[in-house]
Amino acid sequence: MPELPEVETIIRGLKVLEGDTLLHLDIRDPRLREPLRGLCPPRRVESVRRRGKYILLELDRGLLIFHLRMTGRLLLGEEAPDDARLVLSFPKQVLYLLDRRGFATAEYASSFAKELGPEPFGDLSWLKDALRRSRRPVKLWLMDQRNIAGIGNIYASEILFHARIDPRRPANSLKPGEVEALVRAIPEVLSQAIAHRGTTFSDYRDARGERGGFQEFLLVYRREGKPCKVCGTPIRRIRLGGRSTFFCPRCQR
DNA sequence: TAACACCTGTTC
DNA sequence: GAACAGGTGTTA
Repeated sequence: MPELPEVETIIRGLKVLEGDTLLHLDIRDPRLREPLRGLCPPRRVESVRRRGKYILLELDRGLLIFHLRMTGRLLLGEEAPDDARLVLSFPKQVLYLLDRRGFATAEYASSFAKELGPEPFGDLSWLKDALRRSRRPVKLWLMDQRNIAGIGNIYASEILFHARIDPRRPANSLKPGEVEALVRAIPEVLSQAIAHRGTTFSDYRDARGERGGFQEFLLVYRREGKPCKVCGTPIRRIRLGGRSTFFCPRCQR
């Protein structure tokens, strides 16, 4: 479910846990037992951070790493519901994991060691060389977390619309001006989405259970057949790497 | 690089 | 019944 803007919104809500002490662990989904082995409360939460689409709780010893995949939710509340897969108890609240599909992961590790590309903010001038090394369609390149971290199916389509680039174009075919447009579009689209607290279609909620608002501002994603908000041409949907991909055939070349 | 697997729920 | 869903890890 969540891409970078949703995960960022969640971790901002979870920062209230910094300095709090994890008192008890209730692992209700047996698949989470093995990856959480070795986590023995009490443990103090030193910081709550994000890396790509991962949520990190740095403890006084070790690291709790969550990935919500498609339908996971990480929520703060007074009491966990019966269908929670994992419940972390703190002195005055509980943090619990819900996931109707059950793809979400939680693990305890001594350090964060995933193969992730750089964060999509700051100086992105490295994109030029990186894109040159791949012939894959640029949309699939953007969604590959080893290239750049945090971009998923919604924002890949949105970013390419903003940059006016056809999602099927090979990454190494982009001209300098197009790479520049991409360098501008990536942080712009993601920052706007964070400002609106992410995109909610059905499952996504922040740490307090609130929906995001960026779905109102999407220009192509899930707008198949509707007029492009720039030129009026019907938005097209195609499949790329098995995923629905939306674009304006006139604005994006 | 593509298909499939992991799962359940919703929509056509 | 079939297709689809914010993701990613494994396999052919």
